[in-house]
Amino acid sequence: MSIQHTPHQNHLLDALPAAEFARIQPHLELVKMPLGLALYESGGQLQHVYFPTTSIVSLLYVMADGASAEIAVVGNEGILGIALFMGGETTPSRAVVQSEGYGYRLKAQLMKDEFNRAGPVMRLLLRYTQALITQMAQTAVCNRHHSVEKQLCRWLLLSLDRLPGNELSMTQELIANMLGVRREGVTEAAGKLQREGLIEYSRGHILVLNRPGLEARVCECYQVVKTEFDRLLPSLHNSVID
Amino acid sequence: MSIQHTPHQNHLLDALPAAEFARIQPHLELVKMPLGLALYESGGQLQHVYFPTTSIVSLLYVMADGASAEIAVVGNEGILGIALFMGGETTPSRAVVQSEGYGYRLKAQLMKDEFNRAGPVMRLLLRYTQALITQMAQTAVCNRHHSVEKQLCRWLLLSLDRLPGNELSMTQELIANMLGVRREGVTEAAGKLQREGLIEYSRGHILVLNRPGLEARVCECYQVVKTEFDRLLPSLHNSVID
DNA sequence: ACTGATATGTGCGCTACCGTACATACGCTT
DNA sequence: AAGCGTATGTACGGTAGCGCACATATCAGT
Repeated sequence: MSIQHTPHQNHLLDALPAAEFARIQPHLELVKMPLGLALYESGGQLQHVYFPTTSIVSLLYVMADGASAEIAVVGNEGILGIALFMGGETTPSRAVVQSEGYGYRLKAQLMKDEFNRAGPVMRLLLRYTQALITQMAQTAVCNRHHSVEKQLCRWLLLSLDRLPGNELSMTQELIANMLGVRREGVTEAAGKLQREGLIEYSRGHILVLNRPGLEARVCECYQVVKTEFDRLLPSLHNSVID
Repeated sequence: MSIQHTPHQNHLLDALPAAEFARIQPHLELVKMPLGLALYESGGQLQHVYFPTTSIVSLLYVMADGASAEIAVVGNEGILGIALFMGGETTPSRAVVQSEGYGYRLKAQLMKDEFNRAGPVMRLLLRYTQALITQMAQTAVCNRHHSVEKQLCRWLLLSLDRLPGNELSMTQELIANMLGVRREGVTEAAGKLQREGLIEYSRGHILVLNRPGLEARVCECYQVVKTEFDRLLPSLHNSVID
């Protein structure tokens, strides 16, 4: 049983008017996105933009001493490589595949050309960028004020929203990297959630058993981000026939 | 001796081509920006965009329990109200005047019309927005990993870069609000910097005595942000004849 | 079944920061 | 010069998260 792939699995692509989609579609290239792949490195030139369908990608800042933190997460609702059309060509962040799967990519020049038509594609991408900005800002605040446990809940829910099903493949070590905390801190927080029956995990597989329970325990940051995505990109809401 | 005001004191306005500037200039309105004024509130409709000249404005997220954190700072290098042209009309952040002074404002609709010409104005604003994104992301990382003292240094330097002279008016209480830490934490860090002769302060006035000393002590976050602003907005560099 | 690699669990001392309470110092007003 | 409001200094116990060390558990391959 092979899984069917279509660009419509990405909500941004799916939200494009027919004419724009028809123009872009021939140039979309399906790519496998294995765990750990860096779609781009800090400061590197962007060759493509990526539209994840079944994968999740983290935007990470890595510091000189190796410490890192995730500033945003991008899945089937978004696009990677916004620096391309924002005019900067590159950015100081890294984009790393956090949950493997597939996505479509588009050559940098084609993306720029489409954007420069200053039509629906541009408007959609800018709205998405604003939603991404909100996510980054809320992450900054969450980093400052909230406990590891709350942040773990936020991270789980944000990831879950971007994947089908209620399972995700991710070791605690990797989650710790994303959150910028110790692995042991994640173990402790995850253990607590498991003891309370909200999640179940073993060796890199996390199953969410009680999503409302997680939502009851997460900080407000999750809801702020979700609400803002829904507000800015309402068209992405009902397109879930994958 | 009255101070002369001109829109060219704002680097974005100054960087506009003559034709664009001529079109916008008649609609610019000089406004005083007193300490504590909220240019816009979380979720509120934006009536104007603001171009600070001698003031500094903080983008703040305030949470349900009152805790807050600054996610970016905007001065004479930038603009407030990017949500307007990004398509969202509003944003979940607050913009609060942190250092009083002046700025110019432009009616929301005029700003949108200019942006929608999809010319130099748009390109400049998008580049600025990308620089702002970098600042927000780096703030998130800094919040996660760096000590209050390092963050204070970063904050002082970023503010100083946006003001003439080497002095700023700001109580430790307010700085604590920006950084999202206790006032006592700021007192301690500032006291240490003062004992080492890097700064001098009393009752809301901070004088930077040894800027290289601060730069030697700040975390990398400051330089990353500054470098990215310089890279994305090089034209703003030499326009310092106020 | 054995081995090695990887993932998770646990304990311990340490530090930065928090919350709180209160003391001191400065500047403005009268 | 006195008085008041605001800004800053200091102290103290409490705690979340860190760095480290090491124990245990699970999976993959031979």
